[in-house]
Order: sequence, then C-alpha cells, then structure tokens
Amino acid sequence: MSNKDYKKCFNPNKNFRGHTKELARYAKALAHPARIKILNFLNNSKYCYTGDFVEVLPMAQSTVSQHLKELKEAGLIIANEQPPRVSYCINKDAWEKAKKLFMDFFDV
Amino acid sequence: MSNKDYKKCFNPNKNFRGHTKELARYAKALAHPARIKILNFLNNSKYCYTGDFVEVLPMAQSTVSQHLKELKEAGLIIANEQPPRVSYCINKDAWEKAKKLFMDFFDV
DNA sequence: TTTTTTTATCGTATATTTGCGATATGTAAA
DNA sequence: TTTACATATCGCAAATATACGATAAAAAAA
Repeated sequence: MSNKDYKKCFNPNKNFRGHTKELARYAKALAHPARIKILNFLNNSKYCYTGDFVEVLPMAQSTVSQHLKELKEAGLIIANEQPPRVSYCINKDAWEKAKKLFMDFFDV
Repeated sequence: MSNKDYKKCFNPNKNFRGHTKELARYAKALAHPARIKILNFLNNSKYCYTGDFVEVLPMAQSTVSQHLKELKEAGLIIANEQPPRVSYCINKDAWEKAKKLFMDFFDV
C-alpha cells in the first residue's frame, strides 16, 4: 500500500460497509439509459403514467414496465394506482439520500 | 404525459443521447461495492498496486483484477506498469466528467 | 539458471440482466 | 355482459456480470 491509512476507508473485516453497498445499489439502478431517462422525465414532470414512458422509450411496454419495477425496488420511485392507469413519481427521500451518497463519493 | 415538454429531455428519434448513455456507463462502473471501494481507495492514496486491493477486498486476486479491468475500460482509472507490479491511479479527466454528469443529473 | 513475485488472462460455472411476445388482471365504457 | 384499455407478470432466450482456481507472462532476486 502506498500509504498506510487504508483502515479508515476499508472495513478491516473485509466486508463492505452499508453506505458502500447502498451507493453501489443506487448506481446499479442508474446503470441503464432507459432508467436514467425515466428519472430525468419524472424530475421534469412531477408524475407520469407508464404509457408516457412507453411512448418515448425505444423498447416494448413490458420492458419499460420492468425498468419501472427496478427503480421502484431500488426505492427511487413510487407507484400510484389510478385505475386503469398507474402514475409514478420520484421518492424524494430516497432521491436525496442517493444524491448525498454520490456527492460524498465525488467529494462535493 | 402529464406535461407536454418531454421533447426537451427525450430524443424524438427514440434513441438515447450521448450524455445519457455516458452517465449510464459510469453508473454501471460504480454498480459494485468492490469498485466503489477501489475508487475510494485511490482517491485517498494517489496510487495503489493491485496487491493493495487484494489485501483488503473480500475476493480472489483474479476477481479483483477483473474489477480493475472494468474500471480501466470505463476510463475511470489508469494503469501504470512498474514491473513486476502495476500501479493504478484515478483518471482525473474522466473523474471530473463523471462528477459533472452526476451533478447535472442530481441538479446540483 | 532457477525461483520468487506480481499481475493478467483463461476456462468454467452460476447468477443476473435485458428484452420480447403472450397473457393475466382490474377497471371503465359500451 | 361484453369490450376496450392500461399495466403487470409470465415464460423464454440471449447477453452480460460475478467469482474462482489454474495458468501464463515478465521481471527481479537468489
């Protein structure tokens, strides 16, 4: 090791810390252009229906639905049933949490 | 669509814009705790050898080498041959580019 | 020259992701 | 009730990611 202070940034028991896993998890949620676009979209629109995304994304409805599910499971968006449609919006708490993790990571 | 100005954030030809793909690509590079740790590590140490990472990451040397390769291919780190060892450091240009993309994404 | 050290790559197994069409579900409209 | 609509889920195929042990490569040390 080129310097000897690695214990302050690595867990000595060789497991990953919570915030490291959390950041990786959010990064994974952002790791596809369609999901980036969905989040951009929601940040400009307050809320959107599934069909809105299907209109503009270059993939089938079922695939869009799957990407929405992943973002939901990552906690970044919230679904609202408005039968027969479903609207989505940003989960602001999770969004701020993710923002903070990325800010810290990039030392902003 | 809940508002009608989506053309300013979506490419009408239904393909993803360069910066969307670029951000997704960087996010993918960060989408594993080991790679997060490697980058944290390099940001605290100027440079490190492969073996330094192997010491502290909970995985085999070959796996660590694979993660380093991915970060290198994403452009975020640079390898320096110092036989028989190889040292790595942050690619500052790419790092700043990634930082900017994430900042813009999070509207910072 | 032989051995050791350090790292990358190969081969392989398993898991996850991505994508699609088809289908199911649940509601509203006819 | 039947039909139409919006969305989620299923089943499947292909691609990619993750991880490991074994091996290769290349230089330094003995």
